[in-house]
Amino acid sequence: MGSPWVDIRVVLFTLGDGALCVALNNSDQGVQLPKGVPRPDEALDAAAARVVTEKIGIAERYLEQLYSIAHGDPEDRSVTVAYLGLAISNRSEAPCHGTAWYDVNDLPPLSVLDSRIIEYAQVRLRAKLGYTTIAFHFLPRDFSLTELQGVYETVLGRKIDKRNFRRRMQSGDVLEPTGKSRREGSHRPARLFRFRLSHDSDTYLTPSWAEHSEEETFPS
Amino acid sequence: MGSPWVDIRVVLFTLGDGALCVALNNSDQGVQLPKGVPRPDEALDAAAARVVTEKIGIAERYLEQLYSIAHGDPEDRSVTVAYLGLAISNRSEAPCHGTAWYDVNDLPPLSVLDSRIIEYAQVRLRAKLGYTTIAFHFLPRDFSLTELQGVYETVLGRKIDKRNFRRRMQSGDVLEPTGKSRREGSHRPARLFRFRLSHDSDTYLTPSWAEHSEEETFPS
DNA sequence: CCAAAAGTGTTGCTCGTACACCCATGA
DNA sequence: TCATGGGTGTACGAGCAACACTTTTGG
Repeated sequence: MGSPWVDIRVVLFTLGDGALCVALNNSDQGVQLPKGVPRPDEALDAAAARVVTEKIGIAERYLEQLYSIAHGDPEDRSVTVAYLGLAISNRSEAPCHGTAWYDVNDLPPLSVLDSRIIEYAQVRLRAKLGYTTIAFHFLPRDFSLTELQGVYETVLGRKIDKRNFRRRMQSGDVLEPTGKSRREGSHRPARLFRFRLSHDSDTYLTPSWAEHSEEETFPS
Repeated sequence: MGSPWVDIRVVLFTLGDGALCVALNNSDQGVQLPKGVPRPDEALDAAAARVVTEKIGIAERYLEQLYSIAHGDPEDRSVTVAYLGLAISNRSEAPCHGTAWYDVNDLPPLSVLDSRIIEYAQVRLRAKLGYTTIAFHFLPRDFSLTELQGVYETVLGRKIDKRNFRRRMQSGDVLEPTGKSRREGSHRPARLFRFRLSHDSDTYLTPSWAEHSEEETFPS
Protein backbone atom coordinates (compact mmCIF):
# COMPACT_ATOMS: atom_id res chain seq x y z
CA MET A 1 0.00 0.00 0.00
CA GLY A 2 0.91 3.62 -0.33
CA SER A 3 1.23 4.29 3.34
CA PRO A 4 4.52 6.07 3.90
CA TRP A 5 7.06 5.50 6.63
CA VAL A 6 7.37 8.15 9.23
CA ASP A 7 10.82 8.87 10.51
CA ILE A 8 12.06 11.28 13.11
CA ARG A 9 15.28 13.24 12.74
CA VAL A 10 16.81 15.29 15.48
CA VAL A 11 19.07 18.30 15.11
CA LEU A 12 20.72 18.27 18.51
CA PHE A 13 22.83 21.33 19.18
CA THR A 14 25.39 21.90 21.82
CA LEU A 15 28.08 24.47 22.46
CA GLY A 16 31.69 23.52 22.54
CA ASP A 17 34.82 25.66 22.30
CA GLY A 18 32.85 28.70 21.26
CA ALA A 19 31.19 26.92 18.36
CA LEU A 20 27.67 25.76 17.77
CA CYS A 21 27.85 22.02 17.21
CA VAL A 22 25.39 19.47 15.92
CA ALA A 23 25.35 15.72 16.60
CA LEU A 24 25.67 13.54 13.51
CA ASN A 25 25.78 9.79 13.00
CA ASN A 26 28.33 8.02 10.93
CA SER A 27 26.45 5.34 9.05
CA ASP A 28 27.32 3.22 6.03
CA GLN A 29 25.37 5.69 3.90
CA GLY A 30 27.60 8.49 5.06
CA VAL A 31 27.18 11.07 7.77
CA GLN A 32 23.58 11.87 8.62
CA LEU A 33 21.22 13.24 11.20
CA PRO A 34 20.33 10.84 14.01
CA LYS A 35 16.99 9.31 13.16
CA GLY A 36 14.50 6.70 14.18
CA VAL A 37 10.99 5.42 13.64
CA PRO A 38 8.22 5.97 16.17
CA ARG A 39 6.82 2.88 17.83
CA PRO A 40 3.18 1.96 17.25
CA ASP A 41 1.98 3.61 20.43
CA GLU A 42 4.57 6.29 20.82
CA ALA A 43 4.03 10.03 20.60
CA LEU A 44 6.29 11.87 18.16
CA ASP A 45 7.95 13.87 20.92
CA ALA A 46 8.64 10.66 22.82
CA ALA A 47 10.13 9.10 19.71
CA ALA A 48 12.39 12.11 19.25
CA ALA A 49 13.52 11.85 22.86
CA ARG A 50 14.28 8.19 22.29
CA VAL A 51 16.35 9.01 19.23
CA VAL A 52 18.41 11.35 21.37
CA THR A 53 18.92 8.72 24.03
CA GLU A 54 19.59 5.75 21.78
CA LYS A 55 21.34 7.32 18.83
CA ILE A 56 23.26 10.08 20.51
CA GLY A 57 23.54 8.99 24.12
CA ILE A 58 23.30 12.48 25.53
CA ALA A 59 20.82 13.90 27.99
CA GLU A 60 19.03 16.62 26.09
CA ARG A 61 17.59 19.64 27.82
CA TYR A 62 15.07 20.82 25.32
CA LEU A 63 13.28 19.28 22.39
CA GLU A 64 10.89 20.94 20.00
CA GLN A 65 9.24 19.89 16.80
CA LEU A 66 10.54 21.75 13.76
CA TYR A 67 8.87 20.74 10.56
CA SER A 68 7.58 17.79 8.56
CA ILE A 69 8.36 17.03 4.99
CA ALA A 70 7.53 14.26 2.55
CA HIS A 71 10.26 12.89 0.33
CA GLY A 72 11.37 9.86 -1.62
CA ASP A 73 9.68 8.35 -4.62
CA PRO A 74 6.29 6.60 -4.77
CA GLU A 75 7.95 3.21 -4.15
CA ASP A 76 10.05 4.31 -1.22
CA ARG A 77 8.10 7.07 0.34
CA SER A 78 8.62 8.63 3.70
CA VAL A 79 7.58 11.53 5.81
CA THR A 80 10.24 13.02 8.04
CA VAL A 81 9.36 14.88 11.20
CA ALA A 82 12.32 17.02 12.18
CA TYR A 83 13.10 18.07 15.75
CA LEU A 84 15.33 20.71 17.26
CA GLY A 85 17.11 19.74 20.46
CA LEU A 86 19.52 21.45 22.81
CA ALA A 87 22.01 19.70 25.01
CA ILE A 88 24.23 20.97 27.71
CA SER A 89 27.72 22.02 26.93
CA ASN A 90 29.58 19.22 28.64
CA ARG A 91 32.54 17.62 27.00
CA SER A 92 32.88 14.98 29.69
CA GLU A 93 29.73 13.27 28.50
CA ALA A 94 30.78 11.59 25.28
CA PRO A 95 28.19 10.62 22.70
CA CYS A 96 27.76 6.98 21.67
CA HIS A 97 29.95 5.17 19.23
CA GLY A 98 29.34 6.37 15.69
CA THR A 99 28.12 9.77 16.81
CA ALA A 100 30.15 12.94 16.92
CA TRP A 101 29.78 16.68 17.28
CA TYR A 102 30.37 18.80 14.21
CA ASP A 103 30.79 22.54 14.05
CA VAL A 104 27.76 23.83 12.12
CA ASN A 105 30.03 26.10 10.14
CA ASP A 106 32.17 23.19 9.04
CA LEU A 107 29.88 20.29 8.24
CA PRO A 108 30.77 17.17 6.30
CA PRO A 109 28.83 16.34 3.10
CA LEU A 110 25.21 15.56 3.97
CA SER A 111 22.05 14.74 2.09
CA VAL A 112 20.22 17.75 0.73
CA LEU A 113 17.37 17.12 3.13
CA ASP A 114 19.59 16.89 6.19
CA SER A 115 21.40 20.07 5.22
CA ARG A 116 18.17 21.95 4.87
CA ILE A 117 16.85 20.68 8.15
CA ILE A 118 20.00 21.76 9.95
CA GLU A 119 19.92 25.15 8.32
CA TYR A 120 16.33 25.68 9.29
CA ALA A 121 16.98 24.49 12.84
CA GLN A 122 19.63 27.17 13.10
CA VAL A 123 17.26 29.84 11.83
CA ARG A 124 14.66 28.85 14.39
CA LEU A 125 17.17 28.66 17.19
CA ARG A 126 18.49 32.14 16.45
CA ALA A 127 15.00 33.56 16.22
CA LYS A 128 13.95 31.96 19.48
CA LEU A 129 16.87 33.45 21.35
CA GLY A 130 15.19 36.79 20.85
CA TYR A 131 11.81 36.09 22.36
CA THR A 132 12.23 33.04 24.58
CA THR A 133 14.55 31.84 27.31
CA ILE A 134 15.71 28.89 25.24
CA ALA A 135 19.37 29.80 25.77
CA PHE A 136 19.33 28.49 29.32
CA HIS A 137 19.14 24.94 28.09
CA PHE A 138 22.72 25.21 26.94
CA LEU A 139 23.93 25.86 30.45
CA PRO A 140 24.08 24.01 33.76
CA ARG A 141 21.83 24.98 36.63
CA ASP A 142 24.17 27.63 37.97
CA PHE A 143 25.98 29.90 35.57
CA SER A 144 27.62 33.28 35.32
CA LEU A 145 26.34 36.13 33.20
CA THR A 146 29.45 35.93 31.07
CA GLU A 147 28.68 32.31 30.28
CA LEU A 148 25.13 33.22 29.37
CA GLN A 149 26.35 36.00 27.15
CA GLY A 150 28.72 33.54 25.49
CA VAL A 151 25.75 31.37 24.57
CA TYR A 152 24.05 34.27 22.83
CA GLU A 153 27.19 35.33 21.05
CA THR A 154 28.00 31.88 19.79
CA VAL A 155 24.52 31.15 18.53
CA LEU A 156 23.99 34.55 16.97
CA GLY A 157 27.52 34.70 15.63
CA ARG A 158 28.20 38.24 16.76
CA LYS A 159 29.46 40.20 19.75
CA ILE A 160 27.02 41.69 22.23
CA ASP A 161 27.58 44.66 24.49
CA LYS A 162 28.22 43.43 28.02
CA ARG A 163 26.42 46.18 29.92
CA ASN A 164 23.31 46.13 27.76
CA PHE A 165 23.15 42.38 27.92
CA ARG A 166 23.39 42.28 31.69
CA ARG A 167 20.83 45.00 32.15
CA ARG A 168 18.37 43.29 29.88
CA MET A 169 18.80 39.92 31.58
CA GLN A 170 18.59 41.30 35.08
CA SER A 171 15.66 43.60 34.44
CA GLY A 172 13.05 40.91 33.92
CA ASP A 173 12.54 38.43 36.71
CA VAL A 174 13.98 35.58 34.73
CA LEU A 175 17.22 35.28 36.67
CA GLU A 176 17.57 34.33 40.29
CA PRO A 177 20.85 35.14 42.06
CA THR A 178 22.16 32.09 43.87
CA GLY A 179 24.36 34.05 46.25
CA LYS A 180 27.24 31.81 45.31
CA SER A 181 30.17 32.77 43.20
CA ARG A 182 32.94 30.98 41.41
CA ARG A 183 36.68 31.67 41.45
CA GLU A 184 38.45 30.26 38.47
CA GLY A 185 41.53 32.25 37.68
CA SER A 186 43.59 35.16 38.75
CA HIS A 187 40.73 37.59 38.58
CA ARG A 188 37.53 38.57 40.28
CA PRO A 189 35.11 35.66 40.87
CA ALA A 190 31.84 35.58 38.97
CA ARG A 191 28.48 35.63 40.72
CA LEU A 192 26.28 32.71 39.78
CA PHE A 193 22.67 32.83 38.74
CA ARG A 194 19.93 30.37 38.23
CA PHE A 195 17.04 30.37 35.81
CA ARG A 196 13.55 30.81 37.22
CA LEU A 197 11.49 27.86 36.02
CA SER A 198 8.24 29.79 35.80
CA HIS A 199 9.54 31.44 32.68
CA ASP A 200 9.99 28.25 30.79
CA SER A 201 7.49 26.58 28.50
CA ASP A 202 5.14 29.53 28.49
CA THR A 203 6.75 31.71 25.94
CA TYR A 204 7.84 29.15 23.44
CA LEU A 205 4.83 29.38 21.15
CA THR A 206 4.75 25.63 20.82
CA PRO A 207 1.39 23.93 21.12
CA SER A 208 0.61 23.47 24.77
CA TRP A 209 -0.99 20.12 24.06
CA ALA A 210 1.94 18.67 22.17
CA GLU A 211 1.76 15.02 23.10
CA HIS A 212 1.68 15.63 26.82
CA SER A 213 -2.00 14.71 26.77
CA GLU A 214 -2.68 11.53 28.65
CA GLU A 215 0.15 10.01 30.53
CA GLU A 216 2.52 12.74 31.46
CA THR A 217 2.07 15.47 33.97
CA PHE A 218 4.17 18.54 33.71
CA PRO A 219 7.51 18.34 35.53
CA SER A 220 7.90 20.87 38.29
CA MET B 1 3.11 -3.57 9.29
CA GLY B 2 3.32 -0.76 11.76
CA SER B 3 3.58 1.98 9.19
CA PRO B 4 1.08 4.68 10.10
CA TRP B 5 -1.20 6.62 7.80
CA VAL B 6 -0.37 10.21 7.25
CA ASP B 7 -3.26 12.60 7.00
CA ILE B 8 -3.39 16.30 6.40
CA ARG B 9 -5.84 18.58 8.17
CA VAL B 10 -6.34 22.19 7.29
CA VAL B 11 -7.55 24.96 9.55
CA LEU B 12 -8.77 27.42 6.95
CA PHE B 13 -9.72 30.79 8.38
CA THR B 14 -11.67 33.57 6.83
CA LEU B 15 -13.31 36.73 8.08
CA GLY B 16 -17.03 37.22 7.83
CA ASP B 17 -19.30 39.67 9.56
CA GLY B 18 -16.61 40.76 11.97
CA ALA B 19 -15.91 37.22 13.14
CA LEU B 20 -13.02 34.87 12.57
CA CYS B 21 -14.43 31.78 10.90
CA VAL B 22 -13.08 28.33 10.20
CA ALA B 23 -14.15 25.88 7.50
CA LEU B 24 -15.47 22.55 8.78
CA ASN B 25 -16.82 19.47 7.04
CA ASN B 26 -19.99 17.75 7.97
CA SER B 27 -19.28 14.04 7.74
CA ASP B 28 -21.09 10.98 9.06
CA GLN B 29 -18.68 10.99 12.01
CA GLY B 30 -19.80 14.48 12.92
CA VAL B 31 -18.28 17.86 12.18
CA GLN B 32 -14.55 17.80 11.57
CA LEU B 33 -11.62 19.59 10.04
CA PRO B 34 -11.24 19.11 6.28
CA LYS B 35 -8.68 16.41 5.74
CA GLY B 36 -7.03 14.24 3.15
CA VAL B 37 -4.21 11.85 2.50
CA PRO B 38 -1.15 12.84 0.47
CA ARG B 39 -0.66 11.01 -2.80
CA PRO B 40 2.42 8.83 -3.22
CA ASP B 41 4.41 11.50 -4.98
CA GLU B 42 2.87 14.59 -3.49
CA ALA B 43 4.55 17.10 -1.22
CA LEU B 44 2.77 17.81 2.05
CA ASP B 45 2.13 21.42 1.14
CA ALA B 46 0.64 20.33 -2.17
CA ALA B 47 -1.58 17.84 -0.41
CA ALA B 48 -2.79 20.55 1.94
CA ALA B 49 -3.56 22.79 -1.02
CA ARG B 50 -5.51 19.96 -2.59
CA VAL B 51 -7.52 19.48 0.60
CA VAL B 52 -8.49 23.13 0.41
CA THR B 53 -9.53 22.84 -3.22
CA GLU B 54 -11.34 19.52 -3.03
CA LYS B 55 -12.81 19.55 0.45
CA ILE B 56 -13.57 23.21 0.88
CA GLY B 57 -13.79 24.55 -2.64
CA ILE B 58 -12.30 27.91 -1.82
CA ALA B 59 -9.23 29.60 -3.24
CA GLU B 60 -6.90 29.99 -0.31
CA ARG B 61 -4.39 32.80 -0.15
CA TYR B 62 -1.90 31.47 2.30
CA LEU B 63 -1.02 28.06 3.62
CA GLU B 64 1.51 27.17 6.26
CA GLN B 65 2.39 24.01 8.09
CA LEU B 66 1.43 24.08 11.75
CA TYR B 67 2.34 20.93 13.58
CA SER B 68 2.41 17.15 13.37
CA ILE B 69 1.04 14.75 15.91
CA ALA B 70 0.70 11.00 16.22
CA HIS B 71 -2.53 9.56 17.51
CA GLY B 72 -4.77 6.51 17.46
CA ASP B 73 -3.96 3.12 18.87
CA PRO B 74 -1.35 0.62 17.62
CA GLU B 75 -3.93 -1.04 15.34
CA ASP B 76 -5.23 2.14 13.80
CA ARG B 77 -2.37 4.49 13.93
CA SER B 78 -1.98 7.78 12.15
CA VAL B 79 0.14 10.86 12.00
CA THR B 80 -1.66 14.10 11.32
CA VAL B 81 0.08 17.05 9.76
CA ALA B 82 -1.92 20.18 10.50
CA TYR B 83 -1.95 23.26 8.29
CA LEU B 84 -3.05 26.83 8.81
CA GLY B 85 -4.68 28.52 5.84
CA LEU B 86 -6.17 31.91 5.16
CA ALA B 87 -8.86 32.66 2.61
CA ILE B 88 -10.27 35.89 1.39
CA SER B 89 -13.31 37.33 2.99
CA ASN B 90 -15.77 36.81 0.18
CA ARG B 91 -19.25 35.59 0.87
CA SER B 92 -20.11 35.25 -2.81
CA GLU B 93 -17.77 32.28 -3.11
CA ALA B 94 -19.67 29.49 -1.37
CA PRO B 95 -17.79 26.45 -0.10
CA CYS B 96 -18.67 22.97 -1.40
CA HIS B 97 -21.54 20.91 -0.24
CA GLY B 98 -20.97 19.58 3.26
CA THR B 99 -18.62 22.40 4.19
CA ALA B 100 -19.53 25.50 6.14
CA TRP B 101 -17.94 28.39 7.96
CA TYR B 102 -18.16 28.43 11.74
CA ASP B 103 -17.38 31.29 14.06
CA VAL B 104 -14.32 30.18 16.05
CA ASN B 105 -15.93 31.47 19.20
CA ASP B 106 -19.00 29.33 18.64
CA LEU B 107 -17.85 25.95 17.40
CA PRO B 108 -19.89 22.76 17.24
CA PRO B 109 -18.65 19.68 19.15
CA LEU B 110 -15.41 18.44 17.63
CA SER B 111 -12.90 15.74 18.37
CA VAL B 112 -10.36 16.63 21.02
CA LEU B 113 -7.61 16.63 18.41
CA ASP B 114 -9.45 18.93 16.02
CA SER B 115 -10.27 21.35 18.83
CA ARG B 116 -6.67 21.52 19.88
CA ILE B 117 -5.47 22.04 16.34
CA ILE B 118 -7.90 24.91 15.81
CA GLU B 119 -6.93 26.49 19.10
CA TYR B 120 -3.26 26.30 18.24
CA ALA B 121 -3.88 27.67 14.74
CA GLN B 122 -5.51 30.67 16.35
CA VAL B 123 -2.55 31.20 18.67
CA ARG B 124 -0.14 31.10 15.76
CA LEU B 125 -2.27 33.37 13.63
CA ARG B 126 -2.50 35.98 16.39
CA ALA B 127 1.22 35.82 17.02
CA LYS B 128 2.06 36.16 13.35
CA LEU B 129 -0.02 39.29 12.99
CA GLY B 130 2.57 40.96 15.16
CA TYR B 131 5.69 40.24 13.18
CA THR B 132 4.56 39.36 9.67
CA THR B 133 2.30 40.76 7.00
CA ILE B 134 0.05 37.73 7.09
CA ALA B 135 -3.07 39.88 7.56
CA PHE B 136 -3.06 40.93 3.92
CA HIS B 137 -4.15 37.49 2.86
CA PHE B 138 -7.56 38.16 4.31
CA LEU B 139 -8.14 41.07 1.97
CA PRO B 140 -8.54 41.63 -1.77
CA ARG B 141 -5.82 43.30 -3.80
CA ASP B 142 -7.02 46.82 -3.09
CA PHE B 143 -8.25 47.71 0.36
CA SER B 144 -8.72 50.64 2.69
CA LEU B 145 -6.83 51.17 5.91
CA THR B 146 -10.04 50.79 7.84
CA GLU B 147 -10.57 47.36 6.33
CA LEU B 148 -7.02 46.38 7.21
CA GLN B 149 -7.51 47.58 10.74
CA GLY B 150 -10.69 45.54 10.92
CA VAL B 151 -8.70 42.41 10.11
CA TYR B 152 -6.36 43.05 13.00
CA GLU B 153 -9.18 43.84 15.38
CA THR B 154 -11.17 40.76 14.50
CA VAL B 155 -8.26 38.38 14.73
CA LEU B 156 -6.84 39.87 17.90
CA GLY B 157 -10.25 40.35 19.45
CA ARG B 158 -9.67 43.89 20.64
CA LYS B 159 -9.87 47.49 19.48
CA ILE B 160 -6.83 49.24 18.07
CA ASP B 161 -6.15 52.96 18.01
CA LYS B 162 -6.76 54.27 14.51
CA ARG B 163 -3.98 56.84 14.37
CA ASN B 164 -1.30 54.58 15.77
CA PHE B 165 -2.34 51.79 13.46
CA ARG B 166 -2.24 53.98 10.37
CA ARG B 167 1.09 55.47 11.28
CA ARG B 168 2.63 52.09 11.88
CA MET B 169 1.32 50.67 8.60
CA GLN B 170 2.32 53.64 6.52
CA SER B 171 5.76 54.08 8.06
CA GLY B 172 7.29 50.92 6.66
CA ASP B 173 7.27 50.49 2.92
CA VAL B 174 4.79 47.68 3.04
CA LEU B 175 1.86 49.60 1.62
CA GLU B 176 1.58 51.09 -1.81
CA PRO B 177 -1.07 53.76 -2.44
CA THR B 178 -3.10 52.95 -5.53
CA GLY B 179 -4.31 56.50 -6.04
CA LYS B 180 -7.84 55.20 -6.29
CA SER B 181 -10.50 55.64 -3.70
CA ARG B 182 -13.86 54.13 -2.97
CA ARG B 183 -17.18 55.86 -2.18
CA GLU B 184 -19.58 53.60 -0.40
CA GLY B 185 -21.94 55.63 1.69
CA SER B 186 -22.85 59.09 2.71
CA HIS B 187 -19.42 59.89 3.99
CA ARG B 188 -15.92 60.61 2.85
CA PRO B 189 -14.47 58.02 0.43
CA ALA B 190 -11.57 55.85 1.55
CA ARG B 191 -8.23 55.81 -0.23
CA LEU B 192 -7.21 52.37 -1.39
CA PHE B 193 -3.88 50.70 -0.87
CA ARG B 194 -2.12 47.67 -2.16
CA PHE B 195 0.33 45.35 -0.51
CA ARG B 196 3.92 45.36 -1.77
CA LEU B 197 4.78 41.80 -2.72
CA SER B 198 8.42 42.09 -1.76
CA HIS B 199 7.39 41.96 1.87
CA ASP B 200 5.77 38.60 1.61
CA SER B 201 7.37 35.24 2.26
CA ASP B 202 10.51 36.74 3.74
CA THR B 203 9.44 37.41 7.23
CA TYR B 204 7.33 34.40 7.91
CA LEU B 205 9.99 32.30 9.58
CA THR B 206 8.82 29.26 7.68
CA PRO B 207 11.46 27.08 6.06
CA SER B 208 12.41 28.66 2.77
CA TRP B 209 12.71 25.27 1.15
CA ALA B 210 9.24 24.10 2.12
CA GLU B 211 8.07 22.27 -0.95
CA HIS B 212 7.78 25.32 -3.21
CA SER B 213 10.82 24.20 -5.12
CA GLU B 214 9.80 23.27 -8.61
CA GLU B 215 6.43 24.12 -10.03
CA GLU B 216 4.86 27.19 -8.52
CA THR B 217 5.52 30.82 -9.15
CA PHE B 218 4.04 33.47 -6.95
CA PRO B 219 0.62 34.74 -8.04
CA SER B 220 0.51 38.40 -8.83
C1' DC C 1 -27.29 70.64 8.04
C1' DC C 2 -26.85 66.15 9.73
C1' DA C 3 -25.00 61.57 10.05
C1' DA C 4 -21.14 58.69 9.25
C1' DA C 5 -16.72 57.17 8.29
C1' DA C 6 -12.01 59.15 6.71
C1' DG C 7 -8.20 61.33 7.97
C1' DT C 8 -4.63 63.74 10.85
C1' DG C 9 -0.18 65.36 15.41
C1' DT C 10 1.69 65.76 19.76
C1' DT C 11 3.42 64.14 24.07
C1' DG C 12 5.36 61.04 27.38
C1' DC C 13 7.36 56.73 28.26
C1' DT C 14 9.92 52.51 27.46
C1' DC C 15 13.39 50.18 25.51
C1' DG C 16 17.48 49.38 22.73
C1' DT C 17 22.04 50.93 21.79
C1' DA C 18 26.49 53.12 22.01
C1' DC C 19 30.20 53.86 24.84
C1' DA C 20 34.84 53.49 29.02
C1' DC C 21 36.32 52.81 33.34
C1' DC C 22 37.07 50.66 38.16
C1' DC C 23 37.06 46.14 40.99
C1' DA C 24 38.62 41.78 42.93
C1' DT C 25 41.65 38.15 42.56
C1' DG C 26 45.88 34.94 42.01
C1' DA C 27 50.37 34.73 40.51
C1' DT D 1 52.09 45.21 40.71
C1' DC D 2 50.28 43.25 36.93
C1' DA D 3 47.33 40.60 34.12
C1' DT D 4 42.75 38.90 33.75
C1' DG D 5 38.02 38.76 33.47
C1' DG D 6 33.94 40.72 36.58
C1' DG D 7 31.15 44.38 37.18
C1' DT D 8 28.89 49.10 36.65
C1' DG D 9 25.93 54.21 34.50
C1' DT D 10 24.53 57.60 31.25
C1' DA D 11 22.80 59.81 27.24
C1' DC D 12 20.61 59.56 22.91
C1' DG D 13 17.17 58.06 19.58
C1' DA D 14 13.35 54.93 17.98
C1' DG D 15 9.19 53.21 18.56
C1' DC D 16 4.82 52.55 21.04
C1' DA D 17 0.60 54.10 23.51
C1' DA D 18 -2.69 57.54 24.85
C1' DC D 19 -5.54 61.03 23.39
C1' DA D 20 -9.85 64.48 20.08
C1' DC D 21 -10.95 67.09 16.43
C1' DT D 22 -11.57 68.39 11.32
C1' DT D 23 -12.82 66.76 6.54
C1' DT D 24 -15.59 64.91 2.96
C1' DT D 25 -19.44 62.99 1.32
C1' DG D 26 -24.69 61.54 0.46
C1' DG D 27 -29.13 62.14 1.84
